[in-house]
Amino acid sequence: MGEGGLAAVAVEPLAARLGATKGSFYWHFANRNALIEAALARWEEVGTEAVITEVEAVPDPGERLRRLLLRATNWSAADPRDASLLASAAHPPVAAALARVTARRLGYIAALFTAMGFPEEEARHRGLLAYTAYLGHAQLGHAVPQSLPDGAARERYVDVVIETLVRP
Amino acid sequence: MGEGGLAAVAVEPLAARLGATKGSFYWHFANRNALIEAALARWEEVGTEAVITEVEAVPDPGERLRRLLLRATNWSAADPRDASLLASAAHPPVAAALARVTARRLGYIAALFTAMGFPEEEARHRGLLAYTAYLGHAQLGHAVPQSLPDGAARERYVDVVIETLVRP
DNA sequence: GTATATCCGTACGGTACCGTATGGATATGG
DNA sequence: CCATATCCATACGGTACCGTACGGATATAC
Repeated sequence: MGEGGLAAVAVEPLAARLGATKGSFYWHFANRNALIEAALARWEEVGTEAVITEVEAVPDPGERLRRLLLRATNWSAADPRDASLLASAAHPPVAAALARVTARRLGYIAALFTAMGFPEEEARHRGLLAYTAYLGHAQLGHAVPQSLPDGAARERYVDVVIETLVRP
Repeated sequence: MGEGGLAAVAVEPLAARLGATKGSFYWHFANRNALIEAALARWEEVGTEAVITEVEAVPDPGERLRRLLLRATNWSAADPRDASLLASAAHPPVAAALARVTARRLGYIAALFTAMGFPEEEARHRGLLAYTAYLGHAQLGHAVPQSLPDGAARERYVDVVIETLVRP
């Protein structure tokens, strides 16, 4: 799903890649859609809940936010799945998963900003700005990596972004 | 291309939609790839140069930036093509067009920030933040529209974003 | 040791698409 | 008026995929 988008989640190519056959696949899954839903469920888990759990280990909310933003701007670790799935929102199961994940992530980021003392709407707005910037960053990192700052410039960029977003 | 992504740029469905046949299509285009390249060329023109030309009519650089950001956060006018193409960067012609368009857009936005008095790297960083936020915003507007602020909240959000990005 | 459950492979039909071959229709030029 | 250019439709072969049918193999149960 991360490599070729939703269209690459295809029974025959995947079976061939695993050295198996379609006969085997259709024993484990009812059809292609069942595989997609399983992949979506897994994506919701490891791409959102696991990250939140990891970040929650940090005590200070400001530092938690900084961790998230660092992770977000580190495009080498950026998950191509996010971008792929956003482009596949035409599939109803994908749209449903996206709605859940987006609400969860935006809610969490907004909570971080409120924990840092921002009023509610301001927190939601800053969270949305941060999250949309992450999404765009992930896309550029995947599609046009040379457009993103590299090396020391990248670190300075991260500092600028963080400082811009958390400035009172 | 905007409706179903690159995969929807298919000869037979398009011919059927136009009330024509494949025979007619292959008279006008060498193959599917030629159609895709023509569509990409058109996208580069109307999605970038036309917008820049339009914004350039405004005299003040700060106001030009504001126009761009207003347009960017107005997701009802957001172009689904941008998101679709970013997700189709696996196709080399798409990647090439994306590289050109991204460089052009980022260069233009950075020039706006420098015209507003920011030093060069700062201008590029703020431009990148603005552009990634636009890309993410366009994606959310297309895939999870209910996650974006609406009505009066949207206008307040736009103000927050602009104010955040142009603050010295 | 045989019956049943589990797991997997081969073979088939069906669909959607790409690209080519070929001829028909309409216009254009001499 | 006929020859050529232009435009389009039908028909075909080829590929990649989905899903089903069915039989073979291996394990487990009794």
